[in-house]
Amino acid sequence: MSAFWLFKSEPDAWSWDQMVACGAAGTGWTGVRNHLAKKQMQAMQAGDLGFFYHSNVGKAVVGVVEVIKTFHPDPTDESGKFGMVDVRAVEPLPRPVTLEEIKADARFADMALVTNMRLSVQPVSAEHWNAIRALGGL
DNA sequence: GCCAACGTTGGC
DNA sequence: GCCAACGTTGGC
Repeated sequence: MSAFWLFKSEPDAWSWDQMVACGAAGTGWTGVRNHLAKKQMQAMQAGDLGFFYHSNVGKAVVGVVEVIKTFHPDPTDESGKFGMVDVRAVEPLPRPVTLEEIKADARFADMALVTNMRLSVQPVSAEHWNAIRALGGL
C-alpha cells in the first residue's frame, strides 16, 4: 500500500510553477538537511503521492506530486549525509487549501503540519490526505 | 522584521 | 554524554 506525504517549499526558492515546468521527468527534491525529514524520504516508494505546500508565502497546499525515484544521493549535499527523492507534478489543487483552514479544522489537529510545523517533509495519513484533497476540490 | 520553536554544534 | 549557545525555519 502506498503512503502519502507532504513536501514543503518556500515558493521564492522552489515554487509549484517550477515543479510543473519540470514535467513528467520531475526533479530531485534537493536541499533537505534534517534527519527526520531524511527518514521520511527513505521510507518513500516510487508511486507514492504527496502534497506540495508553499511555506512562508501563500502558506497553502497547492498541488499533488508523485515520487518517481526512491532515496538517492543529493548532489547539492557536500557532506554526503543526506539525500533526496525525485518527484514530479501530478495536478494542481483547483482551490489551494491554506494553513489557516487546516489549523481551524479539528480533523487536522494531530497533523504534523500543525503539531510540528518545522518539519519540511512529513507523512500524511490517508484520512488527512482524502480530507485535504476534498477541500482542495479534487 | 521579529521571535518562538527546534535542531545542531561544540565545550567541558 | 550533557547542555548552553547558536543558527535556521517559518508563522505572524
